[in-house]
Amino acid sequence: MAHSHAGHDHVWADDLTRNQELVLGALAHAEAPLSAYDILDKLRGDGLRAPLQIYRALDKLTERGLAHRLESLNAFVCCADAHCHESGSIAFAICEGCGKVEEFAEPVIESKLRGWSKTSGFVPSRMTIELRGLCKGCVASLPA
Amino acid sequence: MAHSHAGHDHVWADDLTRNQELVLGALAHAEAPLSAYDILDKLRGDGLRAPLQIYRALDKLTERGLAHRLESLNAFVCCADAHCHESGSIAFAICEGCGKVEEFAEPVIESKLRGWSKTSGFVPSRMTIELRGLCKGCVASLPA
DNA sequence: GCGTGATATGTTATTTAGTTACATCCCCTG
DNA sequence: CAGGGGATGTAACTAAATAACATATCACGC
Repeated sequence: MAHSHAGHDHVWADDLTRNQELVLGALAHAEAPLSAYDILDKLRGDGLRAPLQIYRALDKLTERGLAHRLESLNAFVCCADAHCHESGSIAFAICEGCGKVEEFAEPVIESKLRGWSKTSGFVPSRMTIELRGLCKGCVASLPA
Repeated sequence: MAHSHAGHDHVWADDLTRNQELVLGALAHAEAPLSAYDILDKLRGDGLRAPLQIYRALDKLTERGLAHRLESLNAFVCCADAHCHESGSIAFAICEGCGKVEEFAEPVIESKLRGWSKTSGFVPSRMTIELRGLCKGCVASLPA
């Protein structure tokens, strides 16, 4: 089962190294974001031992847009959208109830940010947009 | 109004505790964001010894909008805009050259994010918008 | 095949960031 | 003056990320 995936399929790049594949796999099977140490714990059985092994893989994966880092969580998710790297900036909605993350693109936001950058002479290299709150499901099941 | 200011002075709330004042002061005098441990180092002379003392003060300060946390940096800045807490969400442009941070508000962005939230049933409690890149000055002095 | 440079790996130790747990102190109010 | 809430102080700890160094792997030119 090297490549395909039940349900939602991912862009499995064919040239990932073993460690990168393991890390991406761990993220892909997780319901919620994982910290580097969470990933490490899941992969001890596969022979990974040190944080650095995870961080190195994560660096490559995020570079290529196959995974994303959630800054406000110090954690990582598998990219949910095959085309996200084409659409430039991505936003995340992080549920503080169930921990799940939704990834979405709002082109207008990106263009507004680029607009601000242009007028202030700032040259952006990376954009982070994260919402914290409660997802639909968690709001519904709130303590009445 | 009660706490107004000249020049680049701050909105000094009149009811800060000693530790909160020290921490806010440290941030206010810094050119760039400071980590909690940076702040601690600056305040050892004032009798502060433990990280927790800093974190507690920072919690209160960020709660009140007098300081902001930069998620992508694990660091803090003094709020630059007396009215930022009125305008809801704030965005930051972080220069990777000189380390300085610009704080700006883009109401359209906030409303777009609220729009997305509404349609997806997400109830946001906090929004993080951070740009990384190079400020005007640093771009200008780039290695030709 | 052989050298060589770029990239990926493995391992240990260390630094940086943030929290838990617990005791104390100060002030306000009844 | 009792008792509660908030701020403080201190030590020990967990979590996140990096430094430094040693090997291995692979592609490429010769």
